[in-house]
Amino acid sequence: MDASCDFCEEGRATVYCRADSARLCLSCDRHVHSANALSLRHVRTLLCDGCNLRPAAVRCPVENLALCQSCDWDSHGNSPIKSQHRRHAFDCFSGCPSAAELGSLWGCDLVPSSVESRGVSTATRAAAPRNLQGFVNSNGSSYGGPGKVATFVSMSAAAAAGGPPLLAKDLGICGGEGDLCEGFSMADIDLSFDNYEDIFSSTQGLSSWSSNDIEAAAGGCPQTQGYKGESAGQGPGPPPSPEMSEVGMMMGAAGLSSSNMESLQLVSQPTGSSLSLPLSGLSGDSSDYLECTAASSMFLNADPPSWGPTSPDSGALTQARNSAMLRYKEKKKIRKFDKKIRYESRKARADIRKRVKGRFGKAGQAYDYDPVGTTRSF
DNA sequence: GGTTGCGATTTCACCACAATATCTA
DNA sequence: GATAGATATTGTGGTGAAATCGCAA
Repeated sequence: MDASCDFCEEGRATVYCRADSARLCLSCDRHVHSANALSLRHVRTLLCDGCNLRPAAVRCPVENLALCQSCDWDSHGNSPIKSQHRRHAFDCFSGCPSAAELGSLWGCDLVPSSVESRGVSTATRAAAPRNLQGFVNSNGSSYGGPGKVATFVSMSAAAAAGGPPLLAKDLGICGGEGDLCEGFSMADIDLSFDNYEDIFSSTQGLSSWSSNDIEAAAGGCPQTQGYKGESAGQGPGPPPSPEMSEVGMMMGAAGLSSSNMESLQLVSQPTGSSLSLPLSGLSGDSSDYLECTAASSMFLNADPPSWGPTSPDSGALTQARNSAMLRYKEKKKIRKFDKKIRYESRKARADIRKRVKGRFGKAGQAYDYDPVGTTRSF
């Protein structure tokens, strides 16, 4: 079921704004987030194709679906075949990016279609990912008036045609060199945003792309990386909290804690390979992050853990685990994701404020927790 | 069946202060 | 009506206490 835009309540919601906790159609997204400098900084991402409620965290190029953590697990975690799908993390965006920038962010470079006149065949265009074909309307003609053609094909198709990507100036949209809108700006196009949203409309269902195409496309886009690569490259910043909480909830649901076990054994279902994570030293220091990140990579990359017995006499333990899994799934269903963050700036400040027993401490006062340095003043 | 005890889980108030909103000149 | 300055209000997250729940005796 498609979600309607929280702003106009008419268009189909496509984008999720974390700052506003709002689902917006692209038209309203642009309208709302071009209002002032602050709203321009709101971080947005695609809406989950599975639940249409939460922001998409990953993209499965095989199924051409954008999924939140929960739906990703539901979809890929329970199927040995689907678990092989290599998913890519979504990059968020802010401001009012051009379609080309969005395409780059989401691993689908956009090229205007007068490339067709430069030699891209209809057949080649048909091979473009379905989520790009929305730029062609139902009767096959493209949107926009003369010079504002908006049929898009994949970058690979353009490359195959030997033609360079078109810029907005080619379409008579922007002034030329130095223009703010490289590629093109949505504001400058006589293009129905409803149509524009069709870019993403066909993310439901299977793509006609082959897995080779997908890998090639993903590899050619520096903004999208596999989970393991991304985790390793994230630097010292905080880990992706949904992933960590997922692991934490799994551990909690299974009755596991750092105090009653020394390691967590993750077993890959299809391959049988396993990863043992030392847990005895978990105490909230930075090493926890590394281990949890590794664990989350295991969960999300391809191989869901098997909770089955590891020894013949562990039947009771298995039963307890299954029970815990059921409880976990029940709780997962009713988890609340509608926490409203109205002001990102305040959240950012709260995130770095020093605390005394969880309370905000006065500047210069002794503190027992510094979110930035994770140090104590005494 | 009603009561009590206890552990596990959930809910909520607290804090400081920058950001934001509102009022006044 | 537009602007500047002063004042009032809001919102943010981790922690711990209190409240609630579930179960057994």
